[in-house]
Amino acid sequence: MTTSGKDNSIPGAVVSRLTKYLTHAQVLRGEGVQWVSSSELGEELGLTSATVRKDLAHVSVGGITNRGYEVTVLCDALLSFLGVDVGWNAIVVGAGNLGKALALHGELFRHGFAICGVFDSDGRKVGMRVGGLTVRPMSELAATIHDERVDIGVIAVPAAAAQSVADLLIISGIRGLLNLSLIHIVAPSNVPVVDGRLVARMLELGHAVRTSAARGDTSDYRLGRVGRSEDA
Amino acid sequence: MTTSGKDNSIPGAVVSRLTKYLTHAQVLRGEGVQWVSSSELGEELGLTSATVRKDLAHVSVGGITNRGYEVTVLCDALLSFLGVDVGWNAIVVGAGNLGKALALHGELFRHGFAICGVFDSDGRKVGMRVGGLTVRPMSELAATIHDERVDIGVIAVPAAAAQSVADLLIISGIRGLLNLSLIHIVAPSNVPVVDGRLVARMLELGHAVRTSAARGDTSDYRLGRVGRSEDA
DNA sequence: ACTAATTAGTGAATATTTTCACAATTCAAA
DNA sequence: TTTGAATTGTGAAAATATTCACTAATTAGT
Ligand SMILES: NC(=O)c1ccc[n+]([C@@H]2O[C@H](COP(=O)([O-])OP(=O)(O)OC[C@H]3O[C@@H](n4cnc5c(N)ncnc54)[C@H](O)[C@@H]3O)[C@@H](O)[C@H]2O)c1
Ligand SMILES: NC(=O)c1ccc[n+]([C@@H]2O[C@H](COP(=O)([O-])OP(=O)(O)OC[C@H]3O[C@@H](n4cnc5c(N)ncnc54)[C@H](O)[C@@H]3O)[C@@H](O)[C@H]2O)c1
Repeated sequence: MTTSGKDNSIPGAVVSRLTKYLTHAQVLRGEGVQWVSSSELGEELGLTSATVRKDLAHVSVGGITNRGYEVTVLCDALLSFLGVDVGWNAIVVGAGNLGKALALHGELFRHGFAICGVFDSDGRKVGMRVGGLTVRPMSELAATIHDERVDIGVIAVPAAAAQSVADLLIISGIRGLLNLSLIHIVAPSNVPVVDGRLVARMLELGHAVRTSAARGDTSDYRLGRVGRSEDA
Repeated sequence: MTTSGKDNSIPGAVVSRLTKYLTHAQVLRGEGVQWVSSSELGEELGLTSATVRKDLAHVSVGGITNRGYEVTVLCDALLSFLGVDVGWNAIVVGAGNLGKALALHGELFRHGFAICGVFDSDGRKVGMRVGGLTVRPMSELAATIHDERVDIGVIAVPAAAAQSVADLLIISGIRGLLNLSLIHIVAPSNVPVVDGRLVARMLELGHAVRTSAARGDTSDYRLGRVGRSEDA
């Protein structure tokens, strides 16, 4: 029982929303806001207050009746629940544009992911500097995962190479994969795979734009932080 | 009625899965496979065959009873349904590591998204080449959206600037936004916003790894393309 | 202290999504 | 042509997820 002792089988959709609460709570903390209620969180994020309360009930964060949730407590509880406080070691395979961008991305480190290696099969890329790291050859990958206790592998290679890179990471003992390639990766059930799905997201957006246009949506909109639909 | 005339109110989860069917069907087409059944698709993607059939019923693609779906027909129907055949004009705001990676990413173009501009507020970045494009100043953004009929804006600026960039894109007439920043963007209901959520995805992965370890998952796994759990 | 207002927490009610299960259909092969 | 195996498409059932609505608690103000 690291944190709550009852985090078993939480639906993925809830975990996904928890990350939204976290980032929003962090913004509020940055603004010096001390308390936030379930209805405020819900309105800001387009959810009902009941959903927010049910979701936060999974996390060990006690709201206070007439105030809501204390922002710093909420941040800490979510950070802890999501494992940010413990931290992960991650490596990136594929030192292309996206792989380099991720390796250099400070937000990841700030959310508990220490990128401790970048690997590439292309000899011309090996030796290149990426921030504080040097691109290493694939031959060193297995040993690194073992020696540096790497938890997570980021797959940033072309689709054609993605499954074989995944296989290599898996047999080397990786514990989870972020797949940035387009294709579906198959992995054993003890190695969770999460897809980046950036291109899929764009396709979803295209579809949303089209159906929005078909409906003839319009709205009087005041710029900036305005409530969603009901109420304000 | 652009394509089917009945694409109204399809759940986002279905659209999301349709993109998976598309990418997998494209792989199959590349391999020269001619037919695919709902059970094969489902097994490969970790879904039940009934879900696949129900999903594909939303798209105008007729399966054939004893064969399944014809791969090329399936690809075309999904491409058409998702608007790839019509195509979109997109711009990227923020010529940082991620913005440049996206602008250079061929898969996007191949999926109907023509990146027709990259913008940045930093004078030192303006004028830089990104592939075939030149980074332009923010002052040209509004006119570009109008003149080049830009549909989609990609927000690739730091979180602190994301909402104000979104506001600028919205008042300039953008039709949809891909938000790569961490924060939640508020927009009018006629401008759909889809989040990239790369950092959130990593957090979800961390959580999955932890709960997987807590469950003590193990599995005898044969590398490569192996069935999921039931059957093979 | 009392009162009015606010809000977390939660069981019950809805709504949505997924899965089951089977009739109808098609194909291949005998 | 007939038979048998395979597979779609789809109502109905089951499982999940969300929202409602109410209780109990807490605070601020008087
Ligand atoms: N660039 C983007 O914005 C973007 C967006 C969404 C998805 N993706 C996906 O992310 C992946 C990487 O994209 P990118 O733009 O960085 O591509 P890239 O071509 O710039 O980089 C790919 C890198 O992988 C390396 N590589 C190839 N095969 C390898 C192997 N077997 N082992 C190790 N390294 C190998 C190459 O040498 C290269 O450095 C691709 O699958 C792409 O579809 C990219
Ligand atoms: N790099 C990654 O892998 C990654 C992953 C996930 C999310 N993100 C997010 O994507 C966004 C961009 O990331 P990045 O790594 O490219 O950052 P970056 O710092 O490399 O680039 C940001 C760019 O935005 C420009 N910019 C800043 N304010 C602007 C404004 N008001 N108008 C126009 N341009 C402006 C800057 O000049 C800079 O060129 C960030 O919000 C980041 O959190 C990045």
